[in-house]
Amino acid sequence: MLNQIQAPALRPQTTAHLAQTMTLLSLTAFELYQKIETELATNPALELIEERFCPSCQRRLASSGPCPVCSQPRGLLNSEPIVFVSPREYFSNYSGNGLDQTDQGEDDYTAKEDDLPTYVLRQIAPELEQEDHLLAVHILTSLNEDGLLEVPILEIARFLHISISRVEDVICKIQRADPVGVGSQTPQEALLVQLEVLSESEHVPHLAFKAIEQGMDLLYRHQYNELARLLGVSPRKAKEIAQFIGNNLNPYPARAHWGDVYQPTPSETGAYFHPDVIISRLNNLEDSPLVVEVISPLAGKLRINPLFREAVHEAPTEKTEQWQEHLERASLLVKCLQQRNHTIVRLMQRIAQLQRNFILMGDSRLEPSTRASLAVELDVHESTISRAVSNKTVQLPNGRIIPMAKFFDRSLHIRTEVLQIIAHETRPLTDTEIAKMLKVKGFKVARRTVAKYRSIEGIMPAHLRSKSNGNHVYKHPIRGGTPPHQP
DNA sequence: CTATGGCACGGATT
DNA sequence: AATCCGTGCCATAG
Repeated sequence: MLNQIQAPALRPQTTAHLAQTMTLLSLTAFELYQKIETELATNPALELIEERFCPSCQRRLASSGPCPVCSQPRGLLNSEPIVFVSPREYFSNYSGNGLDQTDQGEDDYTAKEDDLPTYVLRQIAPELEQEDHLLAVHILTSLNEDGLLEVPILEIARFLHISISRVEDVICKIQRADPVGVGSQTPQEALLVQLEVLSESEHVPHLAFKAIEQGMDLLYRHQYNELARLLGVSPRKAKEIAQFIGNNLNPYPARAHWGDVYQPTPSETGAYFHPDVIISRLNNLEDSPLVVEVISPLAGKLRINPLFREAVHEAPTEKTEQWQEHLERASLLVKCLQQRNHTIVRLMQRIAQLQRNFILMGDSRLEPSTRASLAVELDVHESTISRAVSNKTVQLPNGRIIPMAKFFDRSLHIRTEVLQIIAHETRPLTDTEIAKMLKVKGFKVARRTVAKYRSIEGIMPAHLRSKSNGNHVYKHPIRGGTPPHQP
């Protein structure tokens, strides 16, 4: 009942196709972007063609015909989600999330024509000695896409035959320029710089420094209890500090989504601040359908260059084989790309149906479901679902970006229920009592498990909670990632 | 004695 | 096959 809109799943034809599809499926939109970029650069058979905008809503249109959003076409009869794939210019410039909401002007660096190096250089040029300009340029162009400096300072100094301290001086100036923290060598350093700069203008929790210096890994993993121990404060306080850091600092200075609570895992360098899928509402009506968009990182449509296809026939004999290969490679990529998007669309479409309440009304409404169950519904292998879900993020209609894996969090709704209960309690309830209350509400959970949930949410045990303040729990509009649940 | 956290085991999930 | 998660049992703190 869910596929009337979409064509049936395309099946991979060859093993190469299969392998390629699987790799692409597990890639983030951003990783995909990188892959396609290199592919475009090396394979003349591939071509990127321009696309047009919808004049009224500014969406990019994937094909000719009316805009699927504005001029509501078929498929809206029964409030089923409709689906279309729309490429957006996500990664083509540093301002990143070029989306409707959030970007309130100032912190998205306005001059989009400028790349990051130019932008920063412009700011610091006045305070630089003439002879340091070259050095600054060298540093700025060595930054990775997150705005971090991966090249050791020593190496730069050697390369330019200058002293380390001079390099450090310039880096220090760079770090204080607009995206504050750029040019740091690690996310940690970036955070420290940001915190320091921030502390000049407003009050910051003094323990934040220590938390960053010594508890980075704990921060990343949301292990507030451990963090609390390290800092010698209550888990609640620790969580507050972590929240402060998450809300005000950005470990990857060049990324757009400033102040998203969601912390990326440190190992990944992918763009966690960009969603891979966007779910939005068609309009503000109560029963408005959910629209699922798979982010295609390119601002156009990828296809095989027809001229190249023609040219192959007339290729010089020594080249024909190579050209032929290019052609095949290109068409494989395009096919697999379609396949990838198709799979994700089908997956998200189903999720959108299933989790409509969750998407619109928040954590407590999450329907527990597993990747495995979706796999049978969609008639694909479970590993396919796993690949499609892993490392990916979804932007909800309210603008929040959550990891896709959150849709499969088995205990989220119960945890939020626990939060609720504790928020409304008149006296500190013991775990056993909470467990009972949950049972009444239909959640059968062992007492021990309630304790676990508490610890995950960073809530103190009953005897350490005082009834007066209901502030143990503040409602996160949507909690950031589902952190690894560890005590 | 009660409420909790730690450890560890088994079943489910990935 | 590797991991994650809920739970039971036990030690400990209050």
